[in-house]
Amino acid sequence: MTIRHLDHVDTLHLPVTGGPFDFRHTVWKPSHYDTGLEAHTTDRSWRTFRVGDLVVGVRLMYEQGIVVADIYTDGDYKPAHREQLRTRLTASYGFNEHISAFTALAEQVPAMREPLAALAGMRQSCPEDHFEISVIALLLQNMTIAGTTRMTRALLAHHGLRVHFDGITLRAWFTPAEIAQVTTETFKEQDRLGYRAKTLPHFATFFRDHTPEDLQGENLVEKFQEIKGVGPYTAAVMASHASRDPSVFGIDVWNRKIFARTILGVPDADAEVITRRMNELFPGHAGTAALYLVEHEYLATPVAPLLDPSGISAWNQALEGTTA
DNA sequence: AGCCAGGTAATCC
DNA sequence: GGATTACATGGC
Repeated sequence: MTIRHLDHVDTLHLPVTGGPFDFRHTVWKPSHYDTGLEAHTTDRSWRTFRVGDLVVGVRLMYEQGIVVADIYTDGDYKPAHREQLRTRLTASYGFNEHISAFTALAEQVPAMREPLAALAGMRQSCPEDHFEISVIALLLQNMTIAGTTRMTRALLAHHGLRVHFDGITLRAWFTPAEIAQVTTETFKEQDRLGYRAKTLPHFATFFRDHTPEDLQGENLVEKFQEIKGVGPYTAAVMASHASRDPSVFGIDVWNRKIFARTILGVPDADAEVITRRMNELFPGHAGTAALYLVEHEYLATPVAPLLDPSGISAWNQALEGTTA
């Protein structure tokens, strides 16, 4: 597959409001697996976006209360795109979200002392749109991180894009319309998605036929669960990440044990017990609390560590190499 | 060789 | 209803 070269077309200055801000842990999450869609060093971050008909590369840096976003594309960049990107980036990383209500609750909870000390000012991050985060959640179902990473790589290699900008090579998502005609057989035999191959075509048609404007409705999560293969976990990931509901978090066998240990002081517990306790301790902000607990757990040994600047050429070669 | 993983739905009593 | 089991796949 060819690599598209994106040119610098704009620079956005995005003010950060809502209290303390931790740039590094907002744009890079220690618990997130490597998708090839983004790369991070200690002080900068590269990420791809699909915005309407455009393929966009973004480099983020932070100085004195302002996130500086350099925009790269090979398409016809219009003023409307600038506003779309300003809105998308601000929302994706919560640059304008107030976190003091959560912090006030967390300061009362001993288990949150260390997470707060290490991560205060971190915001939820979800550069993925509703469709993209749903695909991630689908690939996480009943699967190891190694398996999820493999399936993500296969899907993006076979159906996504590769771009190069500002010295970095990254993958970019496919759109719902672009994979709506891909068959279950292809997802199964070529991309090795297992039983998830049956669900992905439904995601593609759902989001192809429901524009982002339609999805403002508050019953999106409920409606999405009507798709066979979407249960409480996948819907909650979409709600807590793409819809940025701070009260919601998806429970799985992995984070369940983290919450049981840190909040309840036991090795494991029922999801209902954990949810009840989290809502007691952090009413309205259990999702944010869950984010801090999980990211703190992975801070010392990140799933996908920060890149040393000298490692970028090796990163680029890995993506530009022998992939199909 | 199994076992099981950052779930879900179908099937059973 | 709540408990049990099949579902696909491949890493360990």
